[in-house]
Amino acid sequence: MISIETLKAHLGKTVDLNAWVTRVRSSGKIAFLQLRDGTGFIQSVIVKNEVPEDVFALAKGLNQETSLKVRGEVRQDDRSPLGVELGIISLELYQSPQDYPITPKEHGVEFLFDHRHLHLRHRKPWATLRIRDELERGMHDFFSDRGFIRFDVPLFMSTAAEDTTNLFEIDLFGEDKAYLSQSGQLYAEAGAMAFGKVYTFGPTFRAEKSKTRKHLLEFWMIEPEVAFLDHQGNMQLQEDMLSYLVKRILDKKAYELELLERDLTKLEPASQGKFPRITYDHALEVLAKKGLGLEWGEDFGAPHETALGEDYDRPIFIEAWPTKAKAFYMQPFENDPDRVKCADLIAPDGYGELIGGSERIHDLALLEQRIKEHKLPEAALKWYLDLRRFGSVPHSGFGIGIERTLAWIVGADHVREVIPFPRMLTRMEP
RNA sequence: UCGGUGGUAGCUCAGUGGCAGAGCGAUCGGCUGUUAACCGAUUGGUCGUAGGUUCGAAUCCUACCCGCCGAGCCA
Repeated sequence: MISIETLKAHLGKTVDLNAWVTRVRSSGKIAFLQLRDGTGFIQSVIVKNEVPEDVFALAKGLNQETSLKVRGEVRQDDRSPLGVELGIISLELYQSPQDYPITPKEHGVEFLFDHRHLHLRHRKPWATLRIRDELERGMHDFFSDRGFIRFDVPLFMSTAAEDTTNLFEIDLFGEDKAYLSQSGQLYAEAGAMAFGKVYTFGPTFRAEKSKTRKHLLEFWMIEPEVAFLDHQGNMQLQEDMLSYLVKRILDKKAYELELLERDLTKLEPASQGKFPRITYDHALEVLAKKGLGLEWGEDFGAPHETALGEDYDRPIFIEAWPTKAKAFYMQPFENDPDRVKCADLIAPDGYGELIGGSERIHDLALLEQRIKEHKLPEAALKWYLDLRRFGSVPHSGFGIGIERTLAWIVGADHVREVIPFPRMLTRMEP
């Protein structure tokens, strides 16, 4: 038994293949079976006078998504887009389906996501999720190669890490409440003080009633955290990581990107690194010239991010944000307490913020003051303050959203396309 | 939550006051190189739901339900 992925290596040989039929076209004496096996797609040919009559009759009548085992000869054929095709000798059915819902025809978004469990089999979701696997594997490799420890964090929380977003509330046997995690960062900081360099990898939850192409209720995030790393080093780490990932996907997932008809010239610059770095103050000036003026201290909206990104061919850092616009744990500049050592990484083409990162406050007194200013629950953060009490060091980290990053890489219309089963306001099934 | 837009055959849609339609799919037949194949036939309906106006409503009115797009918030 071989796979489509390795078919070319068996040129001229007779092979067995477990597969599904995606499409049948037949003439009176020749039929073409489009096959997929999970590793790829291939066309097979069956000719009436080369096989027993019943085999040909069976083949030309196969329905979409029939599961079968075929035996055939791998042969070169310039008329096939892949260069090789399979000349069928015999076939054996596992199951013959009726009325497969996803026909070779345009379908609407709602219909396709109602049938997401089946849609995954089709070319575009298949290619997208293969690239997702490569992206995640690349992240693990990147951090592992640099001496990071993967550090798993809890998903149940007693309170919010930041005071900004809404949390999903969990009923604890009617006696108490917990919340689903919106970030593992505070725990990652504990990890960094124990292991030096750590990263978290897992799902995270935001109870925002957001209905845009950049939002899911449940999404996946990687949050690296590094002891003794400063703001500049943090940005460099982010740039190294993202350019590595883009390069790796361009190298290893060319076929999938081609299926998705991704314009590779939109990705190649990012694989070279050298992400532009502009300050928040400078960004305000640029935005003002584009007719998108903001007051100093205001956060950017989607139109602002898109407008800033359009001047560059790769992601850009916006750094040194107003202290009052950002989270409580961010380290201010020594000579400018109104601005913090943080950066958002904005993707090109309106895909929005891929990464938010910062140097963290390591001074106990300042952190205590910020917790009071933000009216955060001090008791629940007592352990977090211990990290500053016992051997505190400058440290930095960031969080990168996998779906947004992948949506940008594959050129998806919406983040729901880049996760197997999206969870949104209007979708909990399948 | 706000603004916009939509809901008609399995799917994608047309029909805007007068017999419920097309393409695709499916089924059957034809065709030896097809790529969303092609040709012929057959099949196909709670017009989102409820109420109202009218001789007559998919079409006009009211309310509600469910999507989609955008905004805010964020990754």
